Amino acid sequence: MSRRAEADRNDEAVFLAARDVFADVGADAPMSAIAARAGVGMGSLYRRYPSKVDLMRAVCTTSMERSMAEADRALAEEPDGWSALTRYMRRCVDLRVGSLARLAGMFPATAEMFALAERGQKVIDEITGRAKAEGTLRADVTSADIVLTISEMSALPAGPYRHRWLALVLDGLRAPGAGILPGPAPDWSSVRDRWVYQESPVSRS
Amino acid sequence: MSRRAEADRNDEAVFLAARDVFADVGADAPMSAIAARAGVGMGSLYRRYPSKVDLMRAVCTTSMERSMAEADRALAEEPDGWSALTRYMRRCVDLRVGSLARLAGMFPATAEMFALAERGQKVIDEITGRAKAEGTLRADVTSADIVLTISEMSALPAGPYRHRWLALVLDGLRAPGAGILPGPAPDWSSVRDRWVYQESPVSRS
DNA sequence: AGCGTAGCGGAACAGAACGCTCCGCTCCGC
DNA sequence: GCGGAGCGGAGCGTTCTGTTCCGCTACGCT
Repeated sequence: MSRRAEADRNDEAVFLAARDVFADVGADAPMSAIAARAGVGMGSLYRRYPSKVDLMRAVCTTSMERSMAEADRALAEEPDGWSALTRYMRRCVDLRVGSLARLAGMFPATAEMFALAERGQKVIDEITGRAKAEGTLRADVTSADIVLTISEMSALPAGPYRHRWLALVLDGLRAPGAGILPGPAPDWSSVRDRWVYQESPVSRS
Repeated sequence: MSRRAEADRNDEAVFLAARDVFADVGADAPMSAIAARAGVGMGSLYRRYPSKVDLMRAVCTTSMERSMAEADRALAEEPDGWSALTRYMRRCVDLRVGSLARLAGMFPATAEMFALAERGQKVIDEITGRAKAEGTLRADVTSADIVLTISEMSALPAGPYRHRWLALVLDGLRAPGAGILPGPAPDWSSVRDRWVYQESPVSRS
């Protein structure tokens, strides 16, 4: 394999490793664990991302972009809101967007990230709004519920159960006359507030 | 307040703090974070538990005992399997048994813990068996599904949404004709194997 | 009232862990 | 045959964390 091809393959391997390790162990995963998972040395890791924070940022923005692309595609290709929603959620679990939740608040977020998040919010609102209008998605959930659900589900350890569990939740999401959900409904601020700009990482207390 | 009363109150404060901090941040939460959360100095923490591993073990065994007591009570007091199951799950979320999942495999488990777990397995089997026999719990879930669900749910960060989310899952658990769940069903070994005895903590890679 | 001590908080220490740098090596492409 | 792009991983300095230790407080007994 050419040097260039190896580099390209390593680019993706590093991204996937970082995403999975962050999703599994959280923001304070050691860089060496990521390098090891990618099957790459520290040198190769640091040539791509000058610092750990850069890596985190890259994982977040790329994950956001990829999941948003899935949302757009689901909206464009699926015949109805429910199938768009389920397809989107399934893809997010595959994409391990739970890494976002594990990384939230652990490094200074950029303005670009907030802009990306805002666009994401719009498209998820669109999907859930459509499914609710159809009457296939229960009326007492919010789009923030959906985002929180996806986060948790894709933060689950790798294994055969993530999709099984998602299916369970989807059945709950569709349940028509099961009584209304208790407690206040989360709104977008519950999601966004995890990311408030900060000079230094939040303490772990 | 008498010295003795203060000590008693600190006992419980330390336990609750450790449970919540472990559930929130995971097994490598600093002891100082636990002391701070309990509103107690390091000295008071270490007088109660000679080492961090002792604390972890105590959190695990006490959580197991308390949750098992809830299971017994639900079984004894509730009129049917479904209400016993929902009550038990709700109480587990309150008890933050998700700390167990975050601690699993991070320290050598004792034989006592395995014995406790075995008893827990029996009573959960009993509850789910009853609910399934009634036809209120969907037939394609296993008791390991239930345990995994409880773990994840009570590992969610504190806040108003844990019970809301549990309600969502419960609706999915009850859904009658929603198609069968994808993938292999987890069994008890998926739960038990997290705890295999080991001389030193598992690496974080 | 005075004192012994149980219980407390937190500074300090030693060692482990981690981010990051650096360097010698490999092997593609000319 | 050679120049250098790209690689792996040992090592450095720092930060973090488990644990100890000590001086202090104030309850309760005499």
